[in-house]
Amino acid sequence: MPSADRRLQPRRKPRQVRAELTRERILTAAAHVFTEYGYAAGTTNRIAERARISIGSLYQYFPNKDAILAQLLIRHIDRGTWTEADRLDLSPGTLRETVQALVRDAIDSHSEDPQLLRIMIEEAPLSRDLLEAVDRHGRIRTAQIRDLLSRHPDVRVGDVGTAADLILFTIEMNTHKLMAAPSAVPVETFAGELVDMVTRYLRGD
Amino acid sequence: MPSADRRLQPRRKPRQVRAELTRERILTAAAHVFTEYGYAAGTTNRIAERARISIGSLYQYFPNKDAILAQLLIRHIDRGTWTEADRLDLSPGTLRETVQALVRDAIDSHSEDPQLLRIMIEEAPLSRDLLEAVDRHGRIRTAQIRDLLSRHPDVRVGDVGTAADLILFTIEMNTHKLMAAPSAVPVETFAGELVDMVTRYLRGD
DNA sequence: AGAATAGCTGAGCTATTGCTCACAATAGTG
DNA sequence: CACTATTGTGAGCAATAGCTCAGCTATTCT
Repeated sequence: MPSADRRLQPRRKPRQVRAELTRERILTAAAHVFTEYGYAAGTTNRIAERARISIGSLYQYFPNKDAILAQLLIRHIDRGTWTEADRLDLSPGTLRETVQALVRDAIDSHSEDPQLLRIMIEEAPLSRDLLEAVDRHGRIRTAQIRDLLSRHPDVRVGDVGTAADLILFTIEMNTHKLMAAPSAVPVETFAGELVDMVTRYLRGD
Repeated sequence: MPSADRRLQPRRKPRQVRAELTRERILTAAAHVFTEYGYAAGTTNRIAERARISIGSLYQYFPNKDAILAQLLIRHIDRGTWTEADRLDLSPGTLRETVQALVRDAIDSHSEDPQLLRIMIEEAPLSRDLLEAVDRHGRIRTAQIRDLLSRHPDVRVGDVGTAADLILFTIEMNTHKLMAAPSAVPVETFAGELVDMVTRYLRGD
């Protein structure tokens, strides 16, 4: 990474345990505050207040507000919440089962803190670097799914790349909606229909 | 409408032509500024500057910043850009043709100013009233599609309501993505796959 | 223990933004 | 032209936000 954005790097590295703890408190508080107030109204002072540390301490570990949210997003990605689909490669199974696993992963990824995820995705002023990281992650996932699709005997679809894009995005967005604002329809029902749609599409009639 | 939000109503009604013109300039400028800078960074002063009117004039026709974006959204809805699907009821045709029409409408609705639409949808701090208006509009559309689906002989799907929700949202979001950030895949190809997916789903195998 | 290092504090600086208001300019009216 | 109603102006106010820094406390080192 030659072009790591300086404005997202911490200005001081924690060397003592209590420092690491403070850093942790900041991130936890930020997650809560952003969830409750949104990004714009989630001020750094509010975060510090909630973390029960001074505003000065906050700025010793994060150079600016954006960096806090960036860190939260990075964590979310790194934690593999978006990457757990790797195991799909190992267990082919029915086409339907595969799609079900995809949807389940998406749901899992969103059940942790749907509100925060929404804010990170929709409200965050993502930096070049961060956008690229998210994008890179997306490309990797797409590539994985593309491979999976091209290997599966039941998949009959024009272009596997386009199909991978289409179904990943469709699953992601529908899940997102499902988790962010619980509708009248039960989750299982909606998820089932989603699986149906994607499966039928991939099977090509 | 008994509970029209006062904070979104103009404080002065234009009575002369030049006033109406000024109002128009403000809205046009706002659309440009919001598109270019986003909602938060699209300041009222910037809007006034771009409209070549003073900031004071701006606040004679719009009580606050939110009201400007609200007006833009209302216009977008009223213009029927989201409602042109009505004609679908009149021309049943093939299931595939119907879905194609739906996708086409969605694309049309987004081609005008995808960036601005994104901002209105994602960044705008929508008021209660406005949210309700958008929601009401959504429900009407869903109801229309539900009727359409239940009348169509080729549709074989568990619950028509869930299906209507699912396909409307899927079409909307995919189109949104398609228009907001042009991908490597040509629009027609992607749209075609989207139509395929929805059609196969509705046909139930 | 004393020095050095790391960590923490919070009043307040700087910058920005939404918005007001006293006044000026223009258009309509008789 | 004189008078009123409508429209336009822009310096600047009030509020708020991100962020700094001089000094304090806690921990580690020797």
